[in-house]
Amino acid sequence: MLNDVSCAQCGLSDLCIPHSLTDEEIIELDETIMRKKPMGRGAALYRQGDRFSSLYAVRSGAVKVYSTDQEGNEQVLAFYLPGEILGMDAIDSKMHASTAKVLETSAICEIPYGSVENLSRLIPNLQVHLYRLLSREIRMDQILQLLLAKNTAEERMSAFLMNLSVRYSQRRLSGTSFNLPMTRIDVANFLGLAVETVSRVLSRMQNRGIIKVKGRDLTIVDKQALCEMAHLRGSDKASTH
Amino acid sequence: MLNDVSCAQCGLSDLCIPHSLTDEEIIELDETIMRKKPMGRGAALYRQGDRFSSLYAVRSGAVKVYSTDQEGNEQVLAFYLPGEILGMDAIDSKMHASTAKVLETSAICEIPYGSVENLSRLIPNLQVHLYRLLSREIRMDQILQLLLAKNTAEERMSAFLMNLSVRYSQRRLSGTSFNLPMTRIDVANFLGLAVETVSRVLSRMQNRGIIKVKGRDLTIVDKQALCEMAHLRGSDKASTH
DNA sequence: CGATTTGTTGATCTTACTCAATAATCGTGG
DNA sequence: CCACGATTATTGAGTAAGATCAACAAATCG
Repeated sequence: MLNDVSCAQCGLSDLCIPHSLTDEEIIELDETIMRKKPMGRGAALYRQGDRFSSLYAVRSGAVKVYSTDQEGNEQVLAFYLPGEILGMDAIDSKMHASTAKVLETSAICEIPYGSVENLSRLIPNLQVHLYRLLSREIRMDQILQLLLAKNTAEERMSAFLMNLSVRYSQRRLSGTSFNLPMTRIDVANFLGLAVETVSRVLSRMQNRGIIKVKGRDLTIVDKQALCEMAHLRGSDKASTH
Repeated sequence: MLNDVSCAQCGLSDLCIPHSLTDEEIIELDETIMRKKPMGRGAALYRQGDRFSSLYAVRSGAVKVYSTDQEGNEQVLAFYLPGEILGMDAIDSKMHASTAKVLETSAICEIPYGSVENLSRLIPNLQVHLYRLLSREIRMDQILQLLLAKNTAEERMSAFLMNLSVRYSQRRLSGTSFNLPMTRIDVANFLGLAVETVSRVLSRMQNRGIIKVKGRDLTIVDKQALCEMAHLRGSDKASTH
């Protein structure tokens, strides 16, 4: 395996499933990756309706993905954090059904999909790697679904925060103290809640000593309590049996 | 391309992306597919915690996928209809994070994943096919997410019915008149609503002449109205700008 | 520095959940 | 085939949670 430094400068080598490719394969892969300048807040990686050509790896910063319906209503579908890959939903249709915008100054790697597909024909390991990468995205979406199906605002909010925490931890960033890269509006939209509700729930959690929030800065004080809050939907489903 | 008859008897040949494999490739593929007897209501394709080994194609009938948390609460993640493939979420972790149960007598094809992976190394077309298949599942999950993020019960319910309608149509089944293979309990659980709310919303829709429901039998009378009901969340998001 | 976006808090009202009762359907065994 | 219990489905009444409306504070940006 390559050392951390060389791993850190490429997009694919840390693509979610480490230790499944050899050094040679990683180097070959890295050559196909187009590095990009840092992108500023509001810049678009791709827009709804664009022809699909590349996957994108978030090196630093954060990206929000949303789709817009006929009436112009936006619906946030996902947030992508450092180390995560986006764009895989468009491989089939070859068309982006959503828009990806940078939330804060971010370093983004563009990975031309054609090259990856070709390379994967030559490197069996990469092929397996990609199947797993796609599968992992399916699993991620399922977890977000579990989150959205929760009934109360508190459950959704706590599940959302736990989800962010876990994802930051997985990338060796702090899982207990981090910066929310998105606005309350985005959070509310994503969770299917009103902005005011998001604000209120966060305040309530802070008053109970579970978290500490100051604008976008968030610290998880009582992880245990937050965890319990997230799935313990009380006794409704359990008691009906 | 093979004719409809031979296509209809195998699991993979009609796997979502037709016309991307040659006849030879389809035949080679079919040989790896284990056919299964019809399975009865309540039978499990796999259970949460099982080691992953195969994908499953629904030939007829329907399957529900759900996960159970520590407290024993079930959360329905998806319903799979004829022509759809399930199990792809476990390729990465090699472990099923959910349980798949047959909702009504169904014909299911088991597709050993190892064989598919091996074959895809030999058949480049199949490789591309699989990438697209996985991508399509990601897209499907996104659409379900859009559905769950809707705020009102009516929006979720109508979006859900429209989703079923579209999926049945894609498989050349009637999109305007079909049988709901799942209980109201499952629908409610999936949509994050109370059972009573599901019942009430369906009754209300019927009274307005949008649909006709009699137990599990459902007919969409006014598709246009149902469509509008599904995303037109009124003026909240639009007017705030 | 002023303007705009974003965030918080309060009051009111609507929606959907809960509890409860009843009806219909399904499945099973006599 | 029908009777039985169990599950599933519908409808009503009361309540609680969250949306909406509104006012204001804080942060961001040009």
